[in-house]
Amino acid sequence: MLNADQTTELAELFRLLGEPNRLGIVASCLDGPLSVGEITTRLSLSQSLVSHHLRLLRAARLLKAGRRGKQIFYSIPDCHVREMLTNMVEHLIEPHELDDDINPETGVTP
Amino acid sequence: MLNADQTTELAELFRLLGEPNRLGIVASCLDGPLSVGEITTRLSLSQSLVSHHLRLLRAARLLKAGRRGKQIFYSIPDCHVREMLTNMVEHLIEPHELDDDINPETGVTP
DNA sequence: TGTTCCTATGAACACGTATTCATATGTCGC
DNA sequence: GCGACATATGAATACGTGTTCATAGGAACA
Repeated sequence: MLNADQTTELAELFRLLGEPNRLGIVASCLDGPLSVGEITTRLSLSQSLVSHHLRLLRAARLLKAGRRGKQIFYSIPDCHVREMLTNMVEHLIEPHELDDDINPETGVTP
Repeated sequence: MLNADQTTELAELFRLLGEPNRLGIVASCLDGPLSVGEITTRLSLSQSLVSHHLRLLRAARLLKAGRRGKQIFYSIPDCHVREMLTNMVEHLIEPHELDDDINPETGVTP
């Protein structure tokens, strides 16, 4: 199905998106390129924190950076990432199916 | 785009999949229901570790449990999760686009 | 050049969590 | 019932990492 390396690689992507602030940063960039300042104010985070997160997202190619004047704009690098994210968002928004509950005692469906 | 709660909820899913062993467990269940023992041997993990991870995955509805005889089988609960994962896997396997490198000095594309 | 604006970086801390060990719970066959 | 098998659980630990504070780098403009 998926070898160990691929699993680790994919998990690394998930891990980066698994932090709410970081996911928020990436999600906000889905609309279009955003400067660090804009991200900072939109998400009400400290500039330093945003910058640290951007560094990781950049390194993982989940975001790309480009300077325009004094500011630096971050955006989704390619359609792969964009589709991945929009897919996930759609799946989140779609209503969940209702299936058997799990017995909290045994951890097993009766 | 995505409000704070939705972001947190989605991030929680990503976080769970962001651990290689946990992702491996879920991925191995894509083929079909697997008992705890099978997962343990396939991934060469300790039984305790697998069980701990299964607990989290169960709680997050990323996996569902069902007993058959002495053993307990885990499987993908619905098509949402399955599609999500297969999408991600496909995106990972597809060849990556080649775009501008980032200047390691400035962290900016030249 | 000096100043201001915008972003990046490094150190330090606090906190969560993945893993292990030991033990408990539960199920089937005798 | 008792044994063996399969899974779950709890405590303890070691490690990573998200956040903050302070500071540095770089670009535009007087």
